[in-house]
Amino acid sequence: MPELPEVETVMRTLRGALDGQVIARIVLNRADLRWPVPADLPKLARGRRILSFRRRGKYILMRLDGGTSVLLHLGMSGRIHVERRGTNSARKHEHVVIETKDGIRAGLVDPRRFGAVLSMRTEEEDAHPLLAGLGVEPLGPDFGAARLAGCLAGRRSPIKTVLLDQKLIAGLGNIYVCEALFRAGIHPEIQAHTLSPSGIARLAEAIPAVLEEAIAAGGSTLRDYVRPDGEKGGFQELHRVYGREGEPCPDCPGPPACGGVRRIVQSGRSSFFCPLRQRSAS
DNA sequence: CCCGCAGCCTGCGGGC
DNA sequence: TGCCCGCAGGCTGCGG
Repeated sequence: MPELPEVETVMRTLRGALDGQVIARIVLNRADLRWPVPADLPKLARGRRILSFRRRGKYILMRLDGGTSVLLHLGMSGRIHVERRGTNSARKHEHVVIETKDGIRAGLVDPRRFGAVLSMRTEEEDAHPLLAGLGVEPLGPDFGAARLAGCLAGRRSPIKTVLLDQKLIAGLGNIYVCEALFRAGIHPEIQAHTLSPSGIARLAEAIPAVLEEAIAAGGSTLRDYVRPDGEKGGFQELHRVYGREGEPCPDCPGPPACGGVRRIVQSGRSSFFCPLRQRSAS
């Protein structure tokens, strides 16, 4: 479910609500997520102050005093609810809850249990197996046409699947890849290594642009995702192709010259595109 | 190394 | 109304 903009929205909310607070306790209702939640996490975290939050790709890292970091991943169906203790009702699939001494409560709800909660030494964050292999941050200073060109060089797979590879670019998922390719006018099935320099340049602009717009809108809400304050994101209204099979392409005037947005399946996942606007790598 | 696919889970919406 | 099927925003591990 959550891609970079949704994870960024969640991270910012956690930061605003929890930064600087002291953990009263962590409740482990269910430990069998994507990987087992460390059994000693409640003990490690109890009484610790939360020092900072950051995002890396689709992962959230929470640093505690005493040198422990907690890694959160929302998988496909994960949400985090932040609220004052006592105002919450019982929730199904709430596997992990963090409570602070100031009475804030953050609960991880994840029906499909593809998400993760792990702990590590803070100084070993970047060496953690889940983070060590991640590619460039698409909103970071290192990302640009040159870097993107390096990611695509020699790749014979479709551009769509290459952009989903977290080892190359960290944080893109199905929605934002579709939206970025639309904005750049690039067909999702084109082999990555055949993109022209101008196509790469347009894509290198479209990727951060669509991510920034989505973050500004609070992310996309389709089925599972809600912001930690319970509000829906707003970016789904601004999707131009994702989930819009058959609808008129927003860039093709009049009775749709393109025949409407098309859906195809690539590597088992839906791709949405406008066959007229996204014709080549030009 | 590169690539595609099955599998991990649960829930929801559509078609019959 | 109820059942079955396909589908879902991620990621790993396997095979070719």
